[in-house]
Amino acid sequence: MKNYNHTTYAILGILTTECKSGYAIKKFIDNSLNHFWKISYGQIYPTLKSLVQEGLADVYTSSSEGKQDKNEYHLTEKGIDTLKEWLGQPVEQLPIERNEILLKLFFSRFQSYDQTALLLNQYKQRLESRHQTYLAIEQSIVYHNKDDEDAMYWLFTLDYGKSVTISAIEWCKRTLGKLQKKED
Amino acid sequence: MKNYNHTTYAILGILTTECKSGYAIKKFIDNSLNHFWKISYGQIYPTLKSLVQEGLADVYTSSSEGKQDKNEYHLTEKGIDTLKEWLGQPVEQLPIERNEILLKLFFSRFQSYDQTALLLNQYKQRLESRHQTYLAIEQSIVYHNKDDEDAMYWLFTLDYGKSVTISAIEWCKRTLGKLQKKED
DNA sequence: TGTGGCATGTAAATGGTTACATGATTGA
DNA sequence: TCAATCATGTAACCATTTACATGCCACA
Repeated sequence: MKNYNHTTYAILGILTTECKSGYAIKKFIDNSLNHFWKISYGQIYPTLKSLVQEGLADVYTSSSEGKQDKNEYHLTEKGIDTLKEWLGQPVEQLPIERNEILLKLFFSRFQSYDQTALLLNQYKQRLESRHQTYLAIEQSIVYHNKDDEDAMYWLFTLDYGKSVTISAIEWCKRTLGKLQKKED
Repeated sequence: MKNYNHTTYAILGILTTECKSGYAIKKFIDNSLNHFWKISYGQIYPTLKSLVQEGLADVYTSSSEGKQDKNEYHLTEKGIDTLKEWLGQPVEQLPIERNEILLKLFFSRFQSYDQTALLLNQYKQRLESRHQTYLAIEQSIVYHNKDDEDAMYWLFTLDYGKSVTISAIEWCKRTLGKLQKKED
């Protein structure tokens, strides 16, 4: 079976939900996948086109006179099979996330302790606000999708985000403490 | 002051260590920055060239007759200033790490519990081996660079890697447990 | 004599973002 | 009537990887 890129699989997956248009897909990503995946329109529309070309989806265009075109994409059998096949494949390798704060910290002997502490504090604040966002999303999933088959898996990914974020916040605090000690 | 891309700053930073050639830079990245940054030769050599063009570094080429060229790059005053200036700037936004396992998990209702559990277990193993690698690097830093000014900051970034990895491993275990419960 | 590490580089392809362009619909 | 949101799309640009090309040197 042919291999596609990650963006293609992400969109195949989203098309299994009630989101069927490029615009809806973008919304869905921004609302639900935002903590571990993002895609721009510049990828979405071309990818949707290629899905149709590859026979992974059909498109239904509602072009009433005068009105704007709206495209609805629906997975074909082949599309579903392709998605399932990808889901079954093991994850090749751990992502090496490029982390700007770590890169800066790595070379921070060229900075004052104060400056470095400021950097870490700003970072910590962002992590905290991200954590708040996760909590809010979690509430909304629990509230709206109690019976949803998907909900369990969505909560799993959120749980990951929460745990890792908390762990990073703890690291910030710890590291700030060590810097403080050095300063004395 | 002009803005450069992250790769440029990473290389500026590495040029402050004893690594002065494209080859040495690549080694350094693979050994020390590997858990949060990686760069290929396809970026390194062109970037080094552009550093010289921009006046951020000087290049000294040892081209003895018959022998192969070896290039040594040294930061200029302007290069150091540019690096310091970047270090002082706050990190714009948290990285959204694209995480393939989370993407798969998100759509895992199309998979059997067994398949999903297998996926998570494989992932957990990779995390565990990564954690082992971190411990080994830590040992080697502590052993070789006890007095090094840089060592503290290097250990900070490693500590981040270790914490976040452990947190992810815990999440794997927890999530596997929840799946197990569902299966009963 | 051949293998692995040292050493430098480029071209093509891929992946992705940003900025732009266009226009309809909805509700205040 | 104005602003926000709905809706689709493209072109240029930027970043990055991969595959390729070359050749030295040390040492077994």
